[in-house]
Amino acid sequence: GSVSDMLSRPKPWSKLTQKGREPFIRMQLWLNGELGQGVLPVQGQQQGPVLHSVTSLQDPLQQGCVSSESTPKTSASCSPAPESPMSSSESVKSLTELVQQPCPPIEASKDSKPPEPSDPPASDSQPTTPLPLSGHSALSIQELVAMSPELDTYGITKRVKEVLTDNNLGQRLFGETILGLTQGSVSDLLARPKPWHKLSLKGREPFVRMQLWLNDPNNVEKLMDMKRMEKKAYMKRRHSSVSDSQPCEPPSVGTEYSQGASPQPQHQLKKPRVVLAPEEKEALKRAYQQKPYPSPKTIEDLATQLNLKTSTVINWFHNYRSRIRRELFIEEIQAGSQGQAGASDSPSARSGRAAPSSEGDSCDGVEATEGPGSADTEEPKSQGEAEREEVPRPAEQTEPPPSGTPGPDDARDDDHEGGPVEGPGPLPSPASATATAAPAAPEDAATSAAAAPGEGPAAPSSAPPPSNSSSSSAPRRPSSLQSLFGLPEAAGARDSRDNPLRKKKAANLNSIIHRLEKAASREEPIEWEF
DNA sequence: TTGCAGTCAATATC
DNA sequence: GATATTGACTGCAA
Repeated sequence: GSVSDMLSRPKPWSKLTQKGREPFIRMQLWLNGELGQGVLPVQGQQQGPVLHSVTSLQDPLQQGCVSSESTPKTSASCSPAPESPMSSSESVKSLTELVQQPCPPIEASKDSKPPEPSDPPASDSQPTTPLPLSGHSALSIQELVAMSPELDTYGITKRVKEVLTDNNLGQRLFGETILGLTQGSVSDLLARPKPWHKLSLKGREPFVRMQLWLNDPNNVEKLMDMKRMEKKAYMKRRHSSVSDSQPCEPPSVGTEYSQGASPQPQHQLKKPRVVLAPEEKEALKRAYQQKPYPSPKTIEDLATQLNLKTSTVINWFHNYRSRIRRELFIEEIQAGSQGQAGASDSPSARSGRAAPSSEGDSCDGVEATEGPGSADTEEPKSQGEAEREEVPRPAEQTEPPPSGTPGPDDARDDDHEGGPVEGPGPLPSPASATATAAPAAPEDAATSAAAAPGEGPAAPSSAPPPSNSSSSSAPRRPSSLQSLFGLPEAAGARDSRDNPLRKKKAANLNSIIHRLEKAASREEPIEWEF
């Protein structure tokens, strides 16, 4: 009834009490999904008030929001460790209290969460909101995430790492207890945090939890307690298991925790993990350089040649693209923090900005880093693309519209790219392409690439980012391109990364490459405006 | 259907 | 034993 009333007869904001505003804020958040800046802004001038109103709702959160919204930059401030309490953190702080319980979750977790060896409710399975927040509500955490100001993900992870190492706390414990994630995920998050605005709501959750945890004065103690309890539980199980052939099966049952134990039984059902051989990876990387988005046929060919399942090849490409993208994020962040240190405290912010460009390139970014990166910018453009201003510039002219950014499409190989098959490097192709508009592109470069593996070292140079990137610069044409665009040679590349100019160049280069490839494959005459 | 984000979980490394 | 890497999976969006 209330909803109906509200929907049909909403009162103007100014007429609403704080409490009365709450539902609207919630609706707005719900509508925005990302809410963040979107929402509040809507209210425009009232922004302030609005937030406040919210604040009133749940002080904790609100505060956070307020600060955030009102002071977006705060996020920056929040930057990690640095100084004192971060504004954002502050905001969150309040929340923290709110969530604090959650933290205690540690304790709570016992009952409800996995942390406990003992067992956890099957509910855990729910990926969604793991432990902590159970109490107050998942809502809280989600709201928090939604309303959270931009957080400095890089800084947060940095601090978390420090705290964990300083106190000799493991990632597993921290992840399962505080974040509701597995060790591997935690490791990944801590090592390669994505910039805040590149994260989805869900992806932000762990960072908000980390921030809350950092703000909790008793965070370490709680975790320590948890650690002790775990140890005890482990000992108990151990003892009992000794006497009992079937150790923890029963007890551990529900919890993933039981991992150790339970696995056995299910093992048989599991298929063995595929481990790609170095040569296979090399081949895939080469193929990737040629075509970050291989066509089904190419994938098929690759799979056949490498004797892998097509799904494995597909997964490999997906994973590689996404991981390379992340690599770029961090590099950007790091570069930013160093080079442009002054810029802003919040790396994330910076990165965010920069990211686009980099990220954009779904292509081997890494490479990009080193080499001209084929990548940047073009990228699949998926979401953030739009924002990338950087890219455009130079390219822009060249590239009609971002639309031109057919991003992925271009990159895709549907057709063969004109890339010189034999030419190892991806870049090469472009180069050659330029030279010859219509390079003979036999069949799928990728395919050829795959075959290449064998070729030893030589080929590698072309290889992307991964390892030999540095070496690559040597023999390859890429170098020519690099010089062409003023890109530093491999070695120096890293440093240069900080330079925004470099990003632009890379972006431009990417777009050019794309177009070249496209042109090569289609033979479409194009007027190149470099 | 395809690509991506976020994760898990098996392995590899340290 | 802890942490890092990485193939695979799930869910979502375009």
